[in-house]
Amino acid sequence: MASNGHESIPDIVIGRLPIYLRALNRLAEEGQEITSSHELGQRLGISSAQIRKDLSHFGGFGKQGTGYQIGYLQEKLRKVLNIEQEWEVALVGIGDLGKAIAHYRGFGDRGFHIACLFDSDPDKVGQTVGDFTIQPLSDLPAAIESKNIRLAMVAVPAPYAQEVTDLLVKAGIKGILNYAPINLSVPAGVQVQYIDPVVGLQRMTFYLND
Amino acid sequence: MASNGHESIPDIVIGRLPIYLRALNRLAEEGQEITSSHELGQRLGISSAQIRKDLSHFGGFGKQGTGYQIGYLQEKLRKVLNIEQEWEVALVGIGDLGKAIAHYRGFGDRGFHIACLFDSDPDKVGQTVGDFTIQPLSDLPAAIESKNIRLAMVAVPAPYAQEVTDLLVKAGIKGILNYAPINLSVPAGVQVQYIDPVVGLQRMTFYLND
DNA sequence: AACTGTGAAGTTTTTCACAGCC
DNA sequence: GGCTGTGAAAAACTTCACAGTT
Repeated sequence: MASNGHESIPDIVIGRLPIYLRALNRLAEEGQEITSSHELGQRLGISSAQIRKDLSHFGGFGKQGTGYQIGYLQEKLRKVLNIEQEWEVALVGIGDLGKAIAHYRGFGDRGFHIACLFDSDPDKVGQTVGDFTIQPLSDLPAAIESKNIRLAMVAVPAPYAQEVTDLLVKAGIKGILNYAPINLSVPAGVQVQYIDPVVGLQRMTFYLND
Repeated sequence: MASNGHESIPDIVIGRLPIYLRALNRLAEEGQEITSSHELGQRLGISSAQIRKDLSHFGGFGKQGTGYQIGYLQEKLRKVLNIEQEWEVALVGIGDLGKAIAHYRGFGDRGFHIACLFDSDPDKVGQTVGDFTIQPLSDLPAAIESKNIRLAMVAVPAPYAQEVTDLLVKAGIKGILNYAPINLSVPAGVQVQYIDPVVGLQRMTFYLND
């Protein structure tokens, strides 16, 4: 995907690490302290060999004969994924979806903090959602630069998503989580991830006969 | 993935079809009538050969020398994905997220219709959201059976997601779109797709140095 | 001239299977 | 006995490159 010293590690492996971490969080909550590639694989529907191979890219995190210390592995994966310190995230588009995102408590636990909110609607600007006040898009460049924010979520209607993206990129954003059902074009060095529930649904209906 | 007469088509191909369809919708909106694997690939960051190969699994949709008729290809992809007729979907969990999902207009255009809402909170039961009244979980089995619903979205807090899933599966649901940040276990023949924004963010931070 | 559809080649990803360790 | 880490083998996936069509 991007090129910054991680050349040799397949992106597909990186994509699985957050899944492993999520499962480990769960196991830890259940009070378990040790797990194995087999147990993890069983829970995730992934082969144990694949889990061992994936983890082996980053060093030996387990103990032969024993398995993996959950707390230790969580810590190591957080380090690999670069979420040891919390990341600040900008959110653009404070409609129903944006509000739900702003209220969602699941980000904080897992390395992310929504740091500022933007909307183009003058009626919304100045309103507060959670701890923050909605700012106009004209404040975006300055706010992102002054807080040194590198990640953003886009929750505007599809027709505006590309222009918002261009604005974010110009402001220095390096990663965009896009909720609009549209493919974004970004320059090299900027990453995009997509959240489109309909894609998930359509993928399932293929297998439903009738 | 599942086994029902589609044995030979790789799941990874199925996963790309909704992306192609989304891009075609966009092109159609822009008023374009014909496209090529090259143009589509350029927009999506996918090689033209891959697009042609993917589509070739289902027959020849294009014309040599010309490209693909957009309307025709949309129609064919909708047929392949089994979204020619609209699917009814149940939504469980009507918190902030569930409400945002219920209000989201992007489902209808693309083959899905939210047909009933459920929540376990007695204070929410009876409230209306959009066109529907929130029903208690005890109504779920009967409602799903009588309306012959096969798909559901789960938007409850993580600790309840597995039990809700079990209830849905028992009621005959065959595909679940899970918004809770937890891996669900389901019997063979039931599919699950995950929506977890944090996974997308964590995947990006890996590549951000610092 | 431009583009599709497709075998064949090339590359990546997954699984196997086992040595080494607890 | 049970488990990891890992080369080697197998499988899956992507790209190449071109014959065939408009």
